[in-house]
Amino acid sequence: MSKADFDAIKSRRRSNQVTLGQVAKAAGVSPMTVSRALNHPDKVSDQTRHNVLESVKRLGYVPNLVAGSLASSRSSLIAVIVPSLSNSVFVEVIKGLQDTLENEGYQLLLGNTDYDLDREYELVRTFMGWSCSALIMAGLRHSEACHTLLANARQPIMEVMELGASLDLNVGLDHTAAGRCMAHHLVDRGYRHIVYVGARLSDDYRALMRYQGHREILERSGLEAPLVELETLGSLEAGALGLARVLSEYPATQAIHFANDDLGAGALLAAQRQGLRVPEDIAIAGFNGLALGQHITPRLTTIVSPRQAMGRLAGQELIRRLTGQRVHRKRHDVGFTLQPGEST
Amino acid sequence: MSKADFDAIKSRRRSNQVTLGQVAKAAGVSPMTVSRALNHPDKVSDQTRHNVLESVKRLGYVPNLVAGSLASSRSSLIAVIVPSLSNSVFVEVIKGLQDTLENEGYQLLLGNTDYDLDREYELVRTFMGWSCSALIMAGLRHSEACHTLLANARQPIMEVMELGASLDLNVGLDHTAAGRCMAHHLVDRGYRHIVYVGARLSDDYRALMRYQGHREILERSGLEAPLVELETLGSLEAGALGLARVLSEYPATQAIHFANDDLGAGALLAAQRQGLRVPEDIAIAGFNGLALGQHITPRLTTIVSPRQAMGRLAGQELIRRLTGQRVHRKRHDVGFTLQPGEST
DNA sequence: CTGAAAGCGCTAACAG
DNA sequence: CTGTTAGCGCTTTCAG
Repeated sequence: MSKADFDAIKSRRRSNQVTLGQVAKAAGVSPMTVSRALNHPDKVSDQTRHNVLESVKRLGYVPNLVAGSLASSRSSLIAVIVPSLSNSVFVEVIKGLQDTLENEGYQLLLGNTDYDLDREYELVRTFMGWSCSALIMAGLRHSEACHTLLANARQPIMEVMELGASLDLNVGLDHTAAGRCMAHHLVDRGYRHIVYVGARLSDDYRALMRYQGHREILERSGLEAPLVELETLGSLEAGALGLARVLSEYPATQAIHFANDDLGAGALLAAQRQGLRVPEDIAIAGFNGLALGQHITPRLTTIVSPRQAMGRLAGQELIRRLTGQRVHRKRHDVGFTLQPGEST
Repeated sequence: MSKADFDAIKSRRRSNQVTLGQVAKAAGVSPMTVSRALNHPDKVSDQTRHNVLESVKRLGYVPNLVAGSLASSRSSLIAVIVPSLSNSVFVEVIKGLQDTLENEGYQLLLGNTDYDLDREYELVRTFMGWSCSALIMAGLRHSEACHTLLANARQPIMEVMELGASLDLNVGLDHTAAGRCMAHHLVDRGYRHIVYVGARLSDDYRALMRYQGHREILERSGLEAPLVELETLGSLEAGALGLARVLSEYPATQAIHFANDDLGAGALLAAQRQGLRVPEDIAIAGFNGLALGQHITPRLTTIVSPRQAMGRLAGQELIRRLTGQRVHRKRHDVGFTLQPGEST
């Protein structure tokens, strides 16, 4: 039995992974030098670095990031917490984040709250336990416990999607204004009987904010602002259902303002199947600016939100912060654009 | 200056986070007991557990998972590596995985290869450094270096999407058979001039496998099997482009077999905008069974792949393995279903 | 530019 | 059921 074998048995090591120490021995240097060669290549002589890298490759060494992270109390992990992956909006934001953060050497820890604030709290707690370099959350609304946790966190917190009183960094858009914008458009087009259709508005409070903006404008014009609330979050299916409910509950309706494009497009396609003319019989508008809406005929009137750009900007601002650069503003409004189609 | 303050200065601790030791002191027990109370509540007396939990809450203790992971050489991290988030197929698989794995207390580390095998290798290496409990990868095709790494990994490897010679666990479907199935359908419907349209087939080799199945059937029927390859992966936009290219390059075409539903739906909607009748002027088929295809008129003929179910099954099988249960089979065929619409 | 010592915060293993 | 001891594999710190 070799000494190495003996040591392996004597020690508590469960994994037979190659360690930094073994690389060091193979390269004839100290562990510290290997660490430097790998993490701060410029702080080591060319010759040494070459030897070390050679040994690393030969032994198939894979650095133990857990150990590194514990020792340095830093990690290349960034937590991303979203309420859902079913809504493509969040997926696109994640994509934007990934674009910027993966290139900078960070890994994304993904959490899904399913619109449950208690679940969100648990995720934040868990992710903080991983010493994440930053926490990215969709939305500004958190449970009390979660808020406390976040407020005392040492790492930067980025809240995306909407704008408002954020804990730290904030990239998003003004959903109330977006709601107002679309309502204005509909009123300007001459519609008087306008229904807003959303889903689970107590959960999806950004859609609720848009409704509030919508109602504000309608009431200012002396119009009613009826609301139809669905059970299922955005899907084509739900949109068809929303259309049916509006037609039966508010038969005089001329235009429907849907909380998002999935619902809007679903309603538009359903209307066509039923032989309804859009916008003559019923006008339809959505929110988000998904590709789908621009490929159907008539094109869906919508408000384009720069989702992926939002993710990218959030990622970039976080990088600035993490690399110690000056962060000019904590809050970034990415804006939105009304995109009129032929559906209104 | 209190003793605690003095210790804090003397020690190397950078974070002022509450530690398990402090909780132990507050609860009047040893650190080990706190650890047990938290991780194996049943191995501790009710009274002790109560005291400990009380102190945990009072001090706002957040367990350091990095330290725990290093000490136990296990982690509640599971790596998920996909080639893209733009393709909703992967998003749905991730959703299925999340459904099962988050409930079991695992966190997902998400990596995106962007269809680059070298990038995949880097991600696998990094994720192995985090001592992930398992690695989930989309696809069976890896670089040589990556294959070596995976083959020597101690944690379970789950390869999803397609079926074949897997490293370890495998959940997916037979894409060649799916290609054959759709080709059969088209030939049976009487089409003789059929074009297959895919995008970046050298990257998206599952689409390539479907093409191979498609070609096999067409050639067996004495038909040509022309291929049109696009630059951009599945999108409605690209589908419209695909249609245009087919019409100009193969004017006699009667039916188009698209590599996925995004392309198919995009082409279908574009055809309608151009006043082409579907399927009379041009028949269109897709793959995946996305909701969109079933909401447009005519409904898109497609093959439904159980994406979310695939993710869930993969998650469940992994859990079985991780909890030491007997894994009956390493390979699971989730199958597919031809869903004829009116577009063919 | 390189090395030695001293932990990071937690848990496995053993002992009581 | 609870405590003691000895690390996990790496990096910080400080000294050369």
